[in-house]
Amino acid sequence: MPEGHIVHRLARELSTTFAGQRVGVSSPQGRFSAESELLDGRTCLGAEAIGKHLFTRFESPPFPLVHIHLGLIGKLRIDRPGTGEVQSAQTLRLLLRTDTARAELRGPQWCRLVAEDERDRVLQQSGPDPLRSDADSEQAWSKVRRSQRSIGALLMDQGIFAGVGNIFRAEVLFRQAISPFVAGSLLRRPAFEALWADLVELMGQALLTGRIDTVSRQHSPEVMGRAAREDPHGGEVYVYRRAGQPCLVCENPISLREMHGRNLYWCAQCQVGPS
DNA sequence: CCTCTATGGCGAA
DNA sequence: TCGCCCTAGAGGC
Repeated sequence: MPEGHIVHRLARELSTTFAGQRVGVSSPQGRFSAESELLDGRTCLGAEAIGKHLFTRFESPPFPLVHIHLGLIGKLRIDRPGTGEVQSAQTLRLLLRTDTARAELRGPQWCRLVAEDERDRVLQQSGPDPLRSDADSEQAWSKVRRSQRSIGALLMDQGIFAGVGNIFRAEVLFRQAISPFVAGSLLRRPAFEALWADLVELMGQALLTGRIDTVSRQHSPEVMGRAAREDPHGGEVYVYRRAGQPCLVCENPISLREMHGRNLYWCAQCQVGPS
């Protein structure tokens, strides 16, 4: 269940765990068996995240890369052998093993064995990723400023903002007091700059902690207390999945509407037109 | 047992 | 815009 920060954490963890090691590769489920055989016993060279795409590199020309996209429900768990509870092999798409570690992939949208050009294609087609040092926010701005689509839709477009998902979209728009329905072309440059800077901040923090916490520490103890209350997704947020509950800032009920098949949450009081 | 949902994205209409 | 793919956990009966 990943937004970009999870994928970046996985890339880092795969690298520290498997890089430089010979890795046993298999597909207990069978759906990645032929590919696994080509990789089994080869040396892992590390992993990289591009937005929500994960590439794990092996010393295995001409197809050195395992391209994983977790989609909505995929999970990749990395732990010590024997520590996790036993789960069904029926759903275990990919298993990486050394003597001291294992990685289990279940339910991915994609798991493919690819060549370098596929990684280059993904990098090319992705918008700037706030978690990558090579991100050029100008590329996002040049698309946003020319678009009639809403900023809520633009933030979910991986070709414009790579790695941003439904939670970061909702939260960054609340924090920037921008209505999700404002057209990109109506955003002023300073507002875009602030939006981008906030994405870098929020996603960077989430990369460090593994959670999405977006509630500013500047609020009163009373508000902080309400924010800290048990949240379904495990972080402290302003609007995500808080439909009908009072806004932490203005007390108005949080709104919910479906947008492109996804739930969009916002505060109609706090979030206004272009600034 | 069943149904619903979820931090995504594709391809057919 | 809709249906579909992938899986697990929650909740209803």
